[in-house]
Amino acid sequence: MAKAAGLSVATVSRVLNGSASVRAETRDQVIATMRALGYAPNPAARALATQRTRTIAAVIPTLSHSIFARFLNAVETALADCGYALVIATTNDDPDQELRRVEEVLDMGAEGLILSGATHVPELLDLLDHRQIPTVCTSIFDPRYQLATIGYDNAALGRLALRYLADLGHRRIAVIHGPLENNDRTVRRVKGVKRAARKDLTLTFKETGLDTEGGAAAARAVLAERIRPTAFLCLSDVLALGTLFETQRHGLSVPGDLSVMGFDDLDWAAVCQPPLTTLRLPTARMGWRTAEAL
Amino acid sequence: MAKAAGLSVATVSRVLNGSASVRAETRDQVIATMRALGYAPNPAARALATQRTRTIAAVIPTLSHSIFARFLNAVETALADCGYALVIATTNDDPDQELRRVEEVLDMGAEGLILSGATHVPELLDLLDHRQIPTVCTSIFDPRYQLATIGYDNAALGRLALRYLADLGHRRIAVIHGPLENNDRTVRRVKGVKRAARKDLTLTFKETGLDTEGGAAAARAVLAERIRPTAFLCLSDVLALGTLFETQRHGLSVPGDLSVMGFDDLDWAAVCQPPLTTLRLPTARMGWRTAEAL
DNA sequence: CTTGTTTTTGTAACCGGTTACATTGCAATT
DNA sequence: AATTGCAATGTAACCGGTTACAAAAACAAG
Repeated sequence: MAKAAGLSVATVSRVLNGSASVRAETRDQVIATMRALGYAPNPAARALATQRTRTIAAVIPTLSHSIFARFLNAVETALADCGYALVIATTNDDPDQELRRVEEVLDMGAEGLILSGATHVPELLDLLDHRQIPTVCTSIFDPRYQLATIGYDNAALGRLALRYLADLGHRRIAVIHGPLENNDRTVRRVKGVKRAARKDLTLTFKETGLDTEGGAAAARAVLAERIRPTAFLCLSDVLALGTLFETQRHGLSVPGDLSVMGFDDLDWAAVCQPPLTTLRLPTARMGWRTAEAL
Repeated sequence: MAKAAGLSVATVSRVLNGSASVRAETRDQVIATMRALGYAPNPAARALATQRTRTIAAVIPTLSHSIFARFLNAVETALADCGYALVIATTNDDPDQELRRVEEVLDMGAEGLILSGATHVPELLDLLDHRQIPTVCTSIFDPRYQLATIGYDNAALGRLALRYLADLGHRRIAVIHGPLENNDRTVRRVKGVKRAARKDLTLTFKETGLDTEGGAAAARAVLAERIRPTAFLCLSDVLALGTLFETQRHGLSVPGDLSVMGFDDLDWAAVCQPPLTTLRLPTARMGWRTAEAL
């Protein structure tokens, strides 16, 4: 307690909070003493008195995928500008783990919550509803969902991507995507693709691990079949990269023999050789809007 | 306050903390009432009373580089197992911003701190020393540094990489690396490479932006020169990927005409076509050890 | 030199838990 | 029946700030 400096707690508190009614002289003295003592106010006490923690929590599947990492990077930056701190918890796409993690971060004092997708256990929704925690679900956009959503319409993206390839004349297309279980982003993209399918299109769907290795494996499987597709539609850029490598390994030229289309806008898509068509996802803007919404 | 349930605050608190001396019957009643009321203990009050926040902060350059994202993913997982939460702040490799961010997270109640590298402003070191915050600096290893370090010896890695290429018979090597300013990881790698230089080796150093585009640009510049190197040593995998694409764009075969060597172990290195030699960095283990140390 | 205003500072009651210590209840012991 | 011991619960003092309100100081006007 810096009131060892001859002043009262109230005055110190006023200085700390920049209250106007403190004589400049007094303020200076408080600040000087604070510095001399290396005093730092106790955050817990302040949070208790003000009922604010200035903390937002993000509970996401993983930080290992750059789409989330880049998104949170933007969120963190935007949040920091508003004086909020960001705490992060990962779920590995497991709804039960998500519930536990949310309970943890809430018990830690998070005032707002960032989730991913729209697949959540009912207990979680009840909890958020009951505790009245401002929440936004990201990576999706669905105005009918009960929580606020900020992101893109994954189904529309899937439709768009398929149409694009179809318009280029492709008729046999292999769609490579990550695990569907508990991952509504992927589920919706696949659904969008299927909905855009026409009778004259032959689509093959390959589910695989969501990493470069997975993309390569899926491509290998597809290329081993008797009738090869003329295009790969990869529902994530890491898959596209793996597919691309695998295609080259087979001595096929891209986009001469085969086209590869990606998704997600990893930064290498722009300089990729051969050029990769990819749908860009506005991670930064999404981060900004998310922070703003909370 | 759940003592509306006929019990006293102390009893409720004991139930909350799993104290032994509570009759099972009483405990059940408390729990039932808690659930009925949807009561959740106030984290700030608890933190104030116990003087513990169970929060660790990581103040790192950025989340956008997967090396940090993957590292923190491991840290978060390890921390969660110990009941700690992870708050993240980014600095963009700016030491002054790092100081501010550290002050913020400390004022938020972080009990431990994870930094990156060994370039920190003196005020920061004073602050940590004065407040006695357990701190570990990651991505480097330097037993002589005043703070604990967990990571790899970047200089040794640089030396190792150059020797590897030299042993393969390469004599003209272009070294592509990210910005040196405020980034001691890169500085140390470059230093390690230079220290391993021999008279019979011709080294060219190219500093560029730390992304795929930067790698491509640097490679383009190198390839435009009259005398081309026989190998690229990229001090980061994102640079290696850009270099690889650019090399292919020039119609050069890798590793036939030119070798490309990477660094950092991004996940695509394993399936890359052509194969990319890369030094693997143990992010996961580093994360685990970091959490353990705190 | 009062008296009325306006600043500036101090006092004390919160915020909602934890925990040392006091108290109560009940069974076992004498 | 009175005493003792132990387990279960309650009481109240903290933790370290914020803030409404009271008190004191400073200043202006009469």
